[in-house]
Amino acid sequence: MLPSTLFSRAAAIGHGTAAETICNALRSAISENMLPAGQALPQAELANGFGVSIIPVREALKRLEAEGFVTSPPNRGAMVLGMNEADIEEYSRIRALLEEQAAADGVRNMTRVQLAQVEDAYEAFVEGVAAADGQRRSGALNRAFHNAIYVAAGRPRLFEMIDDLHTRLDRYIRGHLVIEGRKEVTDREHKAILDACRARDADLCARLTREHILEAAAISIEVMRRPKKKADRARSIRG
Amino acid sequence: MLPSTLFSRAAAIGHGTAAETICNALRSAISENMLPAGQALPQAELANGFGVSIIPVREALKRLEAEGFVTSPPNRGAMVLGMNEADIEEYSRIRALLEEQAAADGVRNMTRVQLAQVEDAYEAFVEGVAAADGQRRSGALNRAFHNAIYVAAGRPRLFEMIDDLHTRLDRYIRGHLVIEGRKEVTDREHKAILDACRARDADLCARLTREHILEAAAISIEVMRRPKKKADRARSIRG
DNA sequence: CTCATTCACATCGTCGATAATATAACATCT
DNA sequence: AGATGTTATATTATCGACGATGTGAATGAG
Repeated sequence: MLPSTLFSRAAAIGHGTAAETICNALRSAISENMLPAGQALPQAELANGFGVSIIPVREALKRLEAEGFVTSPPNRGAMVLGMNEADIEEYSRIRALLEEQAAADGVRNMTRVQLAQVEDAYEAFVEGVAAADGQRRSGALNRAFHNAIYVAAGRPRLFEMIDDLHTRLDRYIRGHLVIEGRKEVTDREHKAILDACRARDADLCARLTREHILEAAAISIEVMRRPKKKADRARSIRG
Repeated sequence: MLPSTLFSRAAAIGHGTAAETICNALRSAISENMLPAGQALPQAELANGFGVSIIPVREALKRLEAEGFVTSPPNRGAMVLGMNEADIEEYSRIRALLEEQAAADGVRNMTRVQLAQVEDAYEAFVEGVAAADGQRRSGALNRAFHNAIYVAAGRPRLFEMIDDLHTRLDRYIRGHLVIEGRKEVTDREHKAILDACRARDADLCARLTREHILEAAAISIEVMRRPKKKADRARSIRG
């Protein structure tokens, strides 16, 4: 059964074609872990929930399949695609490679106003995670900080690929800030990256960015392994 | 008007759903430069040509849109998406980054049989381009040689991304071997890369791979600029 | 009791037809 | 004449219905 919250946000996005709206709603739902890996996505149910026919649903699923969020074997129905540890690690290493490059080029080409925007994004992150709903917004704020550096690189295609990768990995790395003590570490690392931007040290910024990403990935994988017990317990309670 | 050769190959692929068949036919047609950038893709005409209704055509186009081969603004029809020089250069640099990594990891993890496969692929390329239809097959053979190294890296996701990038760039870099004297240079570079594999020198192989890609990209961009005159002349003759 | 076979069911894939939207050609007004 | 509003047309986006395909339960044989 699909969560009812999935359908409510479709009305809010409302723009463009129905297929587009559904595609975006599903993508963000998957990306935000509202739909777990393996979740079945029956066309009829989706069509009913969104109040449309199955045609736009099919097109949305086709697109999401191409983007790597769902798989839909012919005649067997679509389901949310999950990653295993190896995938997460591999994608994270690719992210490290690309973002390292974007960070270096970003620092090299950064104007004064762009540096100011990076500083603003840094402040926004610090204040944001300290706020009441900080846990929920921390992901977006973290992303905004790094993106502020990458846009300075002036590489729209590289930026796109980084953004895509981040969207695909989000549901796995989301929440790695919640772990005790991580907030301070992340803050320290962001500060170091910001200082590297100020000092116009492209190589340092690249190296710090790389380590920042690989560390976050390692922690996320570790966290992913840990709560297995809780799931098993929940299942044994239910069964 | 769409080229009639486009539709003939659909029957050959035949497997799976109609949408899939059409998607593959269009992708390879675009990738092989049969459909130039800016070419309009009217749903009705495609449906007629492939002998199906417009529904599978729409789904194929949606997928190709996600993959970056076509754009389809709402209610305005799909067209083949083209890249400008900046895009080609940017994507080529990303390719260099990723393939450099894949080459290094490939050499580090390469087994004896994998090395033998790389050697076979090298031989196949040399013999293939010398053959009668060498010009047509050179792209696939070149790709097979490099891929033989990358598979040894044991990184399926990285491999996927490299393959996707190559497919998207193919129509622009295809034919850069045709230029006078390039065949020998490419052969020499491949030989050097192969020797680096034999010597298990990962860093050297990575560096050579990087240079190989960036050089090919630079040449392709240069070629892309050159024949502008011919196009202008053709236009002036027609007008 | 286990395994293979058959058949009914559920879901997906495709079709023809209709509604919605953008492009253009045209008439109208200043 | 130039700009603007309007209609005609072509194309896309969507719908409801039908046919195709895979899944799982019931049945029978070994």
